[in-house]
Amino acid sequence: MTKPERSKSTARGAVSDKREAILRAAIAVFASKGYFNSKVADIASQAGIADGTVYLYFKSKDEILRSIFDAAMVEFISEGRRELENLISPADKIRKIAELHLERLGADRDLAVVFQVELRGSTKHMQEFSAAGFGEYLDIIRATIAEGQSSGDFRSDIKPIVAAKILYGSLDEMVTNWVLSSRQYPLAPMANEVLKIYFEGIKAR
Amino acid sequence: MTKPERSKSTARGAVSDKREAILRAAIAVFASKGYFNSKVADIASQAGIADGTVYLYFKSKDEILRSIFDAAMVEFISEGRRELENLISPADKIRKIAELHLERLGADRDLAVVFQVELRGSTKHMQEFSAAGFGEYLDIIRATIAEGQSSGDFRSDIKPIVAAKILYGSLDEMVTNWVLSSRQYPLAPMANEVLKIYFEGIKAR
Amino acid sequence: MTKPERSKSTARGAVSDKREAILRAAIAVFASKGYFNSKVADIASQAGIADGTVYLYFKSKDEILRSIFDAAMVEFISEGRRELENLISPADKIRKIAELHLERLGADRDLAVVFQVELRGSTKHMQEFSAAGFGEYLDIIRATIAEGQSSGDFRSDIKPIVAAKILYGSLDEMVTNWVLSSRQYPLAPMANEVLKIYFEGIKAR
Amino acid sequence: MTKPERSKSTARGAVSDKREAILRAAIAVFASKGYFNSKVADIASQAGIADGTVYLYFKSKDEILRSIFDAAMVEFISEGRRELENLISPADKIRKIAELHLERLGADRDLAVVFQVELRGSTKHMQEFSAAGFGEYLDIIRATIAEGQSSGDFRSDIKPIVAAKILYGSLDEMVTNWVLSSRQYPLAPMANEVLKIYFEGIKAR
DNA sequence: AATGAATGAGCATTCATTCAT
DNA sequence: TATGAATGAATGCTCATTCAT
Repeated sequence: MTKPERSKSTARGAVSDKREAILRAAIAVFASKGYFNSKVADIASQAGIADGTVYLYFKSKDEILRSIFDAAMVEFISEGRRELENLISPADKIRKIAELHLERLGADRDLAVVFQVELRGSTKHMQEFSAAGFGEYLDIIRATIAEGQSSGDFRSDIKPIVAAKILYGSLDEMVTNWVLSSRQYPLAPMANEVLKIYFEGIKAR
Repeated sequence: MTKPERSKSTARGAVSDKREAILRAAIAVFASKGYFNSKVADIASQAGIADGTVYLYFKSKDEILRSIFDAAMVEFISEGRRELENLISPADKIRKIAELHLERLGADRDLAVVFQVELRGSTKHMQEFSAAGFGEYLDIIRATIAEGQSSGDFRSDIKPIVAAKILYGSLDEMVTNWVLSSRQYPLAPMANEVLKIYFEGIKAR
Repeated sequence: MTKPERSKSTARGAVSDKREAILRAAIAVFASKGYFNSKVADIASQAGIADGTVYLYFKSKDEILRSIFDAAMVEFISEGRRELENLISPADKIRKIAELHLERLGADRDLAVVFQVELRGSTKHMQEFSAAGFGEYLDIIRATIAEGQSSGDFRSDIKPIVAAKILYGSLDEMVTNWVLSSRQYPLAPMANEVLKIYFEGIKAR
Repeated sequence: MTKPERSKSTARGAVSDKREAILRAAIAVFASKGYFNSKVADIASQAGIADGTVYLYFKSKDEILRSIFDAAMVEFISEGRRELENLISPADKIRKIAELHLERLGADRDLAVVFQVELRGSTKHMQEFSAAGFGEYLDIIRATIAEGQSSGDFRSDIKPIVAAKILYGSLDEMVTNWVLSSRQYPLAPMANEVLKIYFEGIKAR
């Protein structure tokens, strides 16, 4: 609140802001044309800066893509952990995960497009790509399922990792369909549709 | 067995063979480096032909990719329909669909890689891409679910299209994990794992 | 003289011709603007071909420069050895070396410019540059001086390598002056001017 | 010692110092990577200042190179004239010139590298480059030779300018070899080696 | 004077596609 | 049909220079 603080935060904010602006611009551009069809000049222009400026904040075009994934993954997971902290029941946790997944991506269509369209190619072909985030995410689901098995809420005759992949795959497919669809509809409500089936599939009887 | 006949059949066979060879080569090359990182020259070289020859069979690089998808989709669906013809019970049909899906892709890893990695980008960004095949595939599942609801085998309180997407998404995730995994394991057995959960999720009680 | 022969030589000639044309074009362009100020597009345009064609014959811009040096060095040295073969007296050999040096470069001004202007930078800063040719050239002179000392024609109280460098440096300076001069004068006659002094400097008394 | 005085002298000294620092930094950087491979940012960093500061002292990158040549030439020549003043005999003068030439460059390897490697290119291709200094230097040698001819010390049957170029070329070659050599040896003693031959070449008999 | 973030012109290289043979 | 040499448009990235602070 003092002058120095504001000044400092402004200065830092400036750097951060421009980096952020480039990432936002890149998400928009990648979403609309795909990573390989996007030119660095498109990103710069969308961000309202000169081409060369991009390289003051990122070492290369693919570092931009990587940064998009990394930043989103980190926030995605940390927000997820935070939200799950207060929940006790494994079923509630699973519900929360599904809701967060679709709310988050449903709230940022461009980011969703980039994730659904580019992530696999990057994971498979991009050198040194940190798929770590994704593995961590899947593991949170797996652990929650295992927890539900221990507590007697979920069936014990299924492999937690398989159940986790099924949930993830189901949610992912909702997102993909939403992303590829020309119709505009809210994504978040699909969580309940998925869970209505999923819970029956995994609950103990 | 006359000369003209042989010549004709040879000629046709040759055309078909070379076209096929190019597609096989492209699948291998795309699988190993990704569509955008693959050069037409790589494909030609892998197919054992000259660069220019590729253009006698395909109009452009992306037509090759399109052809890979189309050909696989057509065969996939026609084989699916043929196999489903003899089955009565909706549950048996669903099981057959799941098994075929994983058997087919599990039997051709390169093709699976190309599908999992490139399909979304093509659907989203490739001009005039015929996602028709995919829609048809999903619709077969949807119709089968609806059939099961009518017959009283499956729950009536779920939307068939949602249930269809969940099955597709689950299978798709199994394939993606298999494709991205460095470990080598058989994909087909995952069908049963998925169905063990899925059937509980959709069956009428 | 037969058809195949002509055809073959034509085919080979074509490749060789284009490579040669690129080298000639590059020599002209480098001579007029310097290596670093020359664009590959300039070379292509000067050679009457498309930009990309350059890369069918050379891997990079600096490989072109290297090739210019290598080709000239090889021919320079092999011609030198051939001409020296028939000469007995060390003094005659030295004279022939000086004459060839200036005749050769005096006959191809662009090549001379490139050599005088770019060679040192390349030797010093270009990775993996084969200065071998130059060392070999200097060694031929050194050996001839040593020979003259053995025969009693040249002074024994001087180091052959120093005498060799002095001759080379003197000739090199004549070329440099000629190359940088705006006046047009024949270079070859300078050989005699140099030798008039040089021989007095090294002859035995 | 008053404040204003100190401040003024400091200010002037500072200006001069910083300009000097930039030149020293540039010499080091150019010597190690060559003019065209050096970035202005490298020079600034080597000088311990910001990139932009370079432009407060020099109008452009090539003005820096020009300044290096000019400053060195001016000092080289003025020191040469000063040293020659007290000498009478043309032979002594020639000896002094040769000694100074090699001592000077031998004492500053980086400067020598820049001179040997970049000077020709600059003379040939750099717009408005003042080769004046070099011409003046050569003329001093020429005049001294002519003087020696008048005095009867040197042969009259040779052109002074040729004899001058031979001396210059010989010394230049010693420097070039020293600069390109990976071995470390003192350069100055080569003066005597050169003169041992050169004097015999030009002296009157 | 000093800074260093921003600029944007410039360029080597790649590669899908064509076409003469 | 088949070839593969030739094309030339396209683009990621660099870096000398500027200028607001």
